[in-house]
Amino acid sequence: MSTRSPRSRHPEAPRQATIRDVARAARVSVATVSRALNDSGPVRDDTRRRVRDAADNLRFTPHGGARSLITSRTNTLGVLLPDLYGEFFSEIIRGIDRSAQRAGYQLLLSSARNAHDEVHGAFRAMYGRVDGLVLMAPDVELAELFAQHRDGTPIVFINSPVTSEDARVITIDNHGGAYQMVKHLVRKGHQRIAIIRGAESNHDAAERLRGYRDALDDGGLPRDPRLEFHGDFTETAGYRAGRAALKLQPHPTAIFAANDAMAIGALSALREEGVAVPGAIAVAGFDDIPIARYVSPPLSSVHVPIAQLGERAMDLLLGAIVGPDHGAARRVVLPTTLVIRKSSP
Amino acid sequence: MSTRSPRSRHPEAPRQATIRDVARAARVSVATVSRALNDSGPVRDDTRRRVRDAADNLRFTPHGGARSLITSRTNTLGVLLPDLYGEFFSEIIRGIDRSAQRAGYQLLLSSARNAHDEVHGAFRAMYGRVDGLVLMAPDVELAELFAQHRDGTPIVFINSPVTSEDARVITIDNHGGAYQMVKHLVRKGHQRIAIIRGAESNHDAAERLRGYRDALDDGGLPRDPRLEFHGDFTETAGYRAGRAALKLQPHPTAIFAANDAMAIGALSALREEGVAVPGAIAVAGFDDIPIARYVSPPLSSVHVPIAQLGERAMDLLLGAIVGPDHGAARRVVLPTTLVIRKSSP
DNA sequence: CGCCCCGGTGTAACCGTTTACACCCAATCT
DNA sequence: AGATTGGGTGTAAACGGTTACACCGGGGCG
Repeated sequence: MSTRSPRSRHPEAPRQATIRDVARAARVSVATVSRALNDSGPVRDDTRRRVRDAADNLRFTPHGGARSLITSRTNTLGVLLPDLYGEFFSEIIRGIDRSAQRAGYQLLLSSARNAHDEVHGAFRAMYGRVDGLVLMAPDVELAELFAQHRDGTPIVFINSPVTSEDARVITIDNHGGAYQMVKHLVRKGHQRIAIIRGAESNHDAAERLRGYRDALDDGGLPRDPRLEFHGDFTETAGYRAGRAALKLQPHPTAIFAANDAMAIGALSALREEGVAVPGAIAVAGFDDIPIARYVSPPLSSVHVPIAQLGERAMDLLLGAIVGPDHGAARRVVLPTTLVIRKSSP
Repeated sequence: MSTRSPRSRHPEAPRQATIRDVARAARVSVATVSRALNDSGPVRDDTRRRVRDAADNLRFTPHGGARSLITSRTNTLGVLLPDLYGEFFSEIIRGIDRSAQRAGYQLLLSSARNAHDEVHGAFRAMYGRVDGLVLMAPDVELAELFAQHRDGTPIVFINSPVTSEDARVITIDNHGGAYQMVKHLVRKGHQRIAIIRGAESNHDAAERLRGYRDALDDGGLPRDPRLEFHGDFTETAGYRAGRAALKLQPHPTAIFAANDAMAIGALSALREEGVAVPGAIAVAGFDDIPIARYVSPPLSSVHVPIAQLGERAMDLLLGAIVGPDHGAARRVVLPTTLVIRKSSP
């Protein structure tokens, strides 16, 4: 019925040229073409020229999939993030890309909410297309799952609570940052300092809470469960917590939000109620996103080198890929710095 | 010297299981394994179970590269952007990802400044790893280059000046947005309206300039070359232009910046010189980035549905991939909306 | 009873590259 | 002169999947 050839429909179907087409055009074997184009073996100068010309004429582009099948190198790195939303993401990608680009790697990007299945699925889809993986999973269970997945592709965890000794993991100093900020508030004389927490299962959130509590302890202030408001890192949650804080009888004189988005939400709530910031209540956040300096009053925050986080993660990964990284550090903790602005002088 | 087998070094190297391993373990042929795992042919129920079990035990994950080599489908889409920096990028990726995720595609991300070679290189590296490509190249020459690259993988251009009839291209209404904003300023009684332009070679910038000029013409105002300041979309450029504008003898009463970053730069310059905004000079921007509402005074801007831009681009691309999209629109222009805030009431 | 049909399975070709190995031939060494 | 080198090239075997095709056996049909 129909001929075997794929060209049968149109007389001149513009099929992409393969290495065989180039070989035929240059009157050499495919092996020579490969050698000529990759400089991977001896080729006579005029042969090389003939091959190069033929390749150009035919607009030959080697098929990445085929190449990586045989070489088992893809020149691609996987990036798996919980979300692709907002400043944090954009900054971390920037860092990752900077480092990857320098090393000549491409990025295969995937977002998966912290659901087991989604992450697992994304991971399967990446297998065989990447040489390594940067995984950000602040949720507890996931990390454990991957820690034991040690067959093959190297993984670097960002901000994940992986306990396994030989896992490569990079984090920021959540505890230290929160501790410093709350300590600062204590020193300024605040007696009742509230916190707006992040999600329960989130590792970063847990560490920041711990920093808050330790700072209170060290400052000789009592812990008060009523001052620990729940949140989930969204502006809305911050807004709600802000209103709730105002309902407390002797209301807190300072609010430390576990991230900037919530701090900004809290600011809106306070403004709505006509509460002076920092006059009546001081407010501070965490992350130091770019908007922080623009809100009014400008928001004190804990600065996190987000882009650097991505960059260092990538460096760690690249190190693991090029060779066994025996000597190299497997755990990196990036320091945070305090940025005091008008919201909590 | 060394045995042929890759297992020779360690007695039990944890090599990733292949389909052949699964076949052996389940005592069937590779064909049956493939059929069982992909539901791509008749398989007896108990056979299917045996195969599934074996696959789970061996932690079998199909090799993406190998699969795509034969099926010539990768389930991956390429995204090539000039930059991975800031709000704009983060929003557009979000839109792209939303659409891609819905359709079950992954994203291969690359950034290439608008240099010929870089873009070309990135493109080559993507060939054979993607089913289609979203390309953002506001620089003129590049777009032409790719318009003629019609062999194979479908491409969607974002904000690119591609003239070719049958190219798929999606843009925002740069001209209309600028026109509306300047018209608004005219209606408010401004007689001397300055513009801070974007880079010469940038298509968006050119269109916005055209909108500005047309609005002046239609408003019966003269064009004045001295009111057209150069810029390159950076905050610094806006700052410089702001200072320059103040030096003009009868200084402009309104400044329209071709993007928000430059508008914010101009605001700093005016604040430094103690010029009241909008009292003495009104300021407006373009893009409506999230920060715009937070600066003081809050910045009027032309709102661009950035995430939607990415999403629609992806939809266009997906449409082209699943089948020949004869009926579908090849050119989409997304409307912009005016957002008037305190900086230019 | 011979035929066809069809569910279930295996064999082998194929996708587009890289590369180990064999081969040829001229130049150099002994 | 014969052996040895080594540069330049071709042949074919991988890589790990998918799938066309052949095959086999049993049930339904004329």
